[in-house]
Amino acid sequence: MGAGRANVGDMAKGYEPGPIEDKWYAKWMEDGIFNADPNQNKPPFSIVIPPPNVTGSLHLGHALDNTLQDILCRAKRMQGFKVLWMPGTDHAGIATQNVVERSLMKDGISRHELGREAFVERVWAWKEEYGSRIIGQLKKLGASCDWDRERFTMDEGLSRAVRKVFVDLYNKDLIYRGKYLINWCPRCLTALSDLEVEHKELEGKFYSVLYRFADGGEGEGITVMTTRPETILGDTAIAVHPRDERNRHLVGRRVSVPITGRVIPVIEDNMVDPEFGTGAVKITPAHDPNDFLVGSRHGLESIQVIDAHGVMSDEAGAYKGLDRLEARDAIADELKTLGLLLSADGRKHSVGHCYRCGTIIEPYLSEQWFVRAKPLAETDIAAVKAGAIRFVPEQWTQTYYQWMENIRDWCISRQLWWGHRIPAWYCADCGKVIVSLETPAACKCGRTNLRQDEDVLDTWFSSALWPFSTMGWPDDTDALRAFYPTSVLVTGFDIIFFWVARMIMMGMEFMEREPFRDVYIHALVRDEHGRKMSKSRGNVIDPLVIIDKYGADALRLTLTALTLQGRDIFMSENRVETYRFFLNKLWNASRFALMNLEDSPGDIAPLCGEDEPHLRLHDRWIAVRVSNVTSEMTRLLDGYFFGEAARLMYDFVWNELCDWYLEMSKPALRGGEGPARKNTSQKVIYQVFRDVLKLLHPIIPFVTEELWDAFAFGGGIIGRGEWPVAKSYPGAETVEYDMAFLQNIVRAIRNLRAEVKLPPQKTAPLMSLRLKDQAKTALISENSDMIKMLAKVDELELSALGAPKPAKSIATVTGDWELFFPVGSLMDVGREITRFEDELKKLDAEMKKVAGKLGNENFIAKAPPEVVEKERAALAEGEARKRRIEENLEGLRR
RNA sequence: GCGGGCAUAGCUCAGCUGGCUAGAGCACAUGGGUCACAACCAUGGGGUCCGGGGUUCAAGUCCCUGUGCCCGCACCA
Repeated sequence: MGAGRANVGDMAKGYEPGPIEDKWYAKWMEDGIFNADPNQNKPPFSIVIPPPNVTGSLHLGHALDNTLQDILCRAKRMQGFKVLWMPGTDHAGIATQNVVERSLMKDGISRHELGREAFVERVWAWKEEYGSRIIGQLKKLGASCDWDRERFTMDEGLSRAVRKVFVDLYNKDLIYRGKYLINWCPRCLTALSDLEVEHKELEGKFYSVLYRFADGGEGEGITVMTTRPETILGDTAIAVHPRDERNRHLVGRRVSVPITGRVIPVIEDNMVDPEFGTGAVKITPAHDPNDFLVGSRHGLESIQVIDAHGVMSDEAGAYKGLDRLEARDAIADELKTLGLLLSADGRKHSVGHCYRCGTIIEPYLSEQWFVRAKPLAETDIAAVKAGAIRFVPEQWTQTYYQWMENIRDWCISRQLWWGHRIPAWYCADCGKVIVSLETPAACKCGRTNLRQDEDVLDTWFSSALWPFSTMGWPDDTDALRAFYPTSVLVTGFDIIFFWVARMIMMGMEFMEREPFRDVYIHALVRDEHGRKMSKSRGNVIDPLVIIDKYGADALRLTLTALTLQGRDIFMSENRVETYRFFLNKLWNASRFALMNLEDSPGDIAPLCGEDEPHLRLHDRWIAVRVSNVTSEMTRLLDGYFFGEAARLMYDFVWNELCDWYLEMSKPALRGGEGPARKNTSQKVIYQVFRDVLKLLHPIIPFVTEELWDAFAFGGGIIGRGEWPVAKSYPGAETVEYDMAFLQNIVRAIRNLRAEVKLPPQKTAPLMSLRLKDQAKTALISENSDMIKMLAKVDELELSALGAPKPAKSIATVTGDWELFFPVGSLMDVGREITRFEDELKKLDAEMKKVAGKLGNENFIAKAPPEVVEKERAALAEGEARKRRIEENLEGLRR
């Protein structure tokens, strides 16, 4: 490794990633190149990883997310930044608790049998054993995190940060506790925040139910509509809108609740939509969020008829013990027999489900802790408006504002055992609540009968602190000083609210600075048909399988190339193959280069210099191109244009470096142009590969490291190398223009060859090229050996435009040159005549367009002069071309 | 209801602040065992840029409108 030039023979089998990737990752770790040093005298660049769940296994979303972060970090390291990529994992409250519970269930043990302490111990044991699996998988992907700094949301330091934040917010009255109707998962037996509820459209029934008057007054009763008849048992009022002409007269009357017979009042409340249904609504404060508000406004009683398990409670009378959904049908049946069920029509409505286990959530009345979000959100909106934080792509800013502006209080308590326990204690004697950093010894009332709150905090509470808690906050650390605020956060849009918004919230509150300057939101990885990947669909592509089969570089390159701002990624194994071919191409091109480099040939500087006598057009050209690609690549990475960056390199390496430059270098490398040319050519190739490998390294680190080593470029690891510098070569534009001219001639010859179906290995005896421009004649004649080789021609005859053309020949004509291929009896002349006639027709149409444009006064007056000039030239050129085609036709007809 | 996105070749998509003959990859067709590479090379066919209006000298690009698809949030008695 690193000692000298590789044995080229070993490379002949093509690129095989497996052993190479493992070897280099180990070397990188050994050399500590990922380690961040806050005290280095360099500009900082930092990223915190979106901490994967400890229960997690690497999926394509992670692979994408971390590939992009890795690209940025590796590029920035080479660009001279001190880089911190902070890694770690999230304890993932519900998810982890569920996983461990399930594994206990296999042995027939429930967590309640174990008890809280023993259960939490089990979870820690599970975490120690399996929790680092995803870290190993990130390493396989090539992630260049500073692993020495790996953190866990429940490790000691982070737990301290969590406590401090909770206590401070409580003291500022930004955290409060209260009895509210919250989202409850009857399976997980915990409260959920609004975000943790997933709404799905379900087919339900819309029941019309008659509530008979119970006050002896006129009429039969009031009809109300409901999708949840089981909640009828908990009704404590009927409400109508105060200005509803249709129902106003009902206010103040009394009706009896079906089945229970409870007599309830008719009240008025603005919440009712008078247009909807009958305009009368049954009010169940204990089981519906809107009804809860109505209930508290009117001081209505709350009757809980459904318990925490989703089972009908004591209050449900005969229905006690029935599951809520079973009770729904049973109660509908009873209403029917009572003659109170007027109708039951099908109706689609959206129903909330637990985002973890999919159980239908239940609005449930209980005592919970909340973060008062509104006052915090104001600062956070201002931070984005002021430009301190920038979303990329920009459209996500809207999404962020919309949520922040309509934010509701965040329910942060969870009835789980795995997580950060809420630092609140209750005095059994005086009932006082004590919120404190340390476990209090006694209550203010002097007694010591204290009990800590049983609940833990929402997982997202601790992840909200991640950008500063991982760097040692609340202590004042070198890392915080050097690396906070972080440079960019890279994540998917699905956690903008869960995580991004809340990090901003906590960062602004506790660091008084934004946690990151840019938020790069990438797309979702879908299957090749654009469907979400899911286990149940069976369309999940496992990145680890892909890595095994094609290598991490192939996966990284594929994901990167498919990453376009604002577009989802449609992924298939087939696409990975395409990009794997590129790695092989790069491998073979390098192999070719190495075969032709004896020793380190040294540098030519500048590479495009005028004073280097042995540089030819294509040498200068590739130097110019490398330079332009360098500045383009730098710009694209800085702007998070990952897909464009990957494709820029792909196209450059394949279509320019391999297809043209290396081909054109062959005569020199084989010694046909003498020792000086050979040496010059070697030097150019050496330098070109050195820069190209560096530019590719952030995207495909493994193969470039291996090739770097094979070339023996020196300076150790490629990642330690400096990012190439774009140079401005004098005359660069001319070089590119000349090269394009030359390429066009070669392509034209190849086309003519194909036209007469000349087999590729056969050389064409003669091509006649007429050039308009003297300078071009010199250019072509200097490079005619090159052209002859690339296009397989024996003789290339040069003359000025207008020279007599050869008989029985086919031609390609442009304004600058005409190319003739005397074909004699090689081809079907009649067919060729038709081709020219077609071309003439096309040309006519085009010229009409241009002529029309030039005939337009407005165009002449208002368009920029260079555009008008261009059009004039095009017209002149077209006319010349037309004449030549006509002549050509004549020539063939003769 | 509020907000956002997308519509370009058979498929997946580029086309940036309007200005070259609208491009690429895959697929397809033809030819090729040429000494880096068949995981390759060369060449070719294929487009009413979703419909309709407008702005402009000029629209795939900007504006309006219609249609179709997708996503998020809220509501859903």
